[in-house]
Amino acid sequence: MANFINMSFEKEIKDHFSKGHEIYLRNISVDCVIFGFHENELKVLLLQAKYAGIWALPGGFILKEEHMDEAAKRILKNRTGLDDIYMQQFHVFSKPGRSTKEINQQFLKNVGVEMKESWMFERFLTVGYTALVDFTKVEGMPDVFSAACEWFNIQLLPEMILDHREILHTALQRLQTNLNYHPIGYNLLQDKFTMPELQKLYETILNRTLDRRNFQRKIMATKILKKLNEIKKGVAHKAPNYYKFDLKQYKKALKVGMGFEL
Amino acid sequence: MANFINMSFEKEIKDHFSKGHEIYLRNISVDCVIFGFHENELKVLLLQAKYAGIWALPGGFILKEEHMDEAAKRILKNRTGLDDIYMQQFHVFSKPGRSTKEINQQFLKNVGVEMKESWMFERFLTVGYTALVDFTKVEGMPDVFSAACEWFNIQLLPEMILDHREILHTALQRLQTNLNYHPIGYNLLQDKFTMPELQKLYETILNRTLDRRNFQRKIMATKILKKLNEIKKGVAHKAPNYYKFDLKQYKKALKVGMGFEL
DNA sequence: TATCATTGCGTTATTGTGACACAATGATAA
DNA sequence: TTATCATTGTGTCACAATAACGCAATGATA
Repeated sequence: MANFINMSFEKEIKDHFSKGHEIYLRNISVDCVIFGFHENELKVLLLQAKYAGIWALPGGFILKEEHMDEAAKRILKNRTGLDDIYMQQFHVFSKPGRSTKEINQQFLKNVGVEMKESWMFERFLTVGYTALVDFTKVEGMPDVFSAACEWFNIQLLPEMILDHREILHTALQRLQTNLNYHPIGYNLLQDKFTMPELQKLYETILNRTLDRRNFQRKIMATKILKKLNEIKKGVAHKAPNYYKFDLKQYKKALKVGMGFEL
Repeated sequence: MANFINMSFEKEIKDHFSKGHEIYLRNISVDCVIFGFHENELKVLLLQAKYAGIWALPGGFILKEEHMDEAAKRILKNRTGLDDIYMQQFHVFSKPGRSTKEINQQFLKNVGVEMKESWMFERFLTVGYTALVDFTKVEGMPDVFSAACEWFNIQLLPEMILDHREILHTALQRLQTNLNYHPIGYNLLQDKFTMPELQKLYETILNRTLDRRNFQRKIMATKILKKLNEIKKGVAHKAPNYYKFDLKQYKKALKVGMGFEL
């Protein structure tokens, strides 16, 4: 059964469990809720645990001299290849029962490694981070513990490890609440987009319909959009205009808020 | 110099530094921003570090099988004697530079204890919690590292340890933001209070004046107040009415929001 | 008994929001 | 070529929410 690839994988796992505490902080991890938007559906990026088959949020640990935000960005980069994405911590999950001990021991057993003590068997708090990314630019890459890395429709989630379902739920709630006060879409949509596309994004996240005309009026009032001199082609009926974000105004609105409710 | 009291103190410190990691999670602490309101001033409870004289937020660590919220409540209880106070985590502070190593080593030196290695010398992330308490019910008690426990006017803060000034500032900002969406005052004010008192609380936190008449109308519209059949006595000019919170409506408003802006 | 700062309630002008009307558009079908 | 039609962009209007302000009532103090 053993070959070079498996040997290197085994060594990597062994090192992580026996020496990880030399480079990472103990008892604390980071989990990322990475949202994408595609074909009018809100998606989230999940990893499938090796052997177990169950799904999990992309996560990791904080290096001993690393800012936690940097750790979250490193995890995002490793799973998606994306750089320079705005990430935000939103909650610390700390239920005493959320230990990974049994799961990690079972994982080691499947790998074929024996270990009695490991920093990985201890209790972990985890800090939840959110990111909003361009679905089309993501090349999903599983980590060493995972067999697959895939997008899931937010309405059709698979069984998830530990409290990851709760973490995801909290992230979604936070996203919905923020939507009224802060702009969204810059990382989620393509560079240029139509008004109906932007509206659909809002409707999908809020899970309700919005009045088309009032939506346009309110969004335009914030000045975060620039209307381009370009019209979408090859569509039935009246062709919609293209828009793009005015990055300066967008970032300003991120800070001071939008000044209206949808 | 040594006496029974100092010996016991020395032993306590020694145990904490040499064996604390057996009962607490590593690399993670909790700091509490405890707000009070007295004589029209917003106050915060601080501890004065022994020997150094510099001030710090009341903080502590998380027991190995304790929910982080419980840890925060335990710290609050120990410093103030108060029970059953609603506390809220608001941010994790994780700058790599915010280590306490030198400070802790200096502290040990002052105590007269030699120690080369300790979990207390490692890097700590800290989770910020806020609490709003009744100033008059607090009996401030310093912890084992501290010489004093006192209230400070939020405008007249002393020099503070590490990034505690930043933590406090973030907590205050969060408090101000929340004020527009959630009720406040239940733990901050006495059981019964006048409308000007409540308004002054809001004005102090927001750091701006509010129209007296509009404030009353908006607050009453939320139904979180019950007007009592009682008038304040012994005051010059027209005597104000007493009010108290309708706890059921208050808690409802905490969840679903107030539905207006001040 | 008059004074006066303060309280409680009310009024008005302005702005913001939701609901809807209607013409313009341009691919598709007749 | 022309009519059709779902969709888009702009505008209107009634109503609700809000800010700004007026004024009488109150009750301790002078």
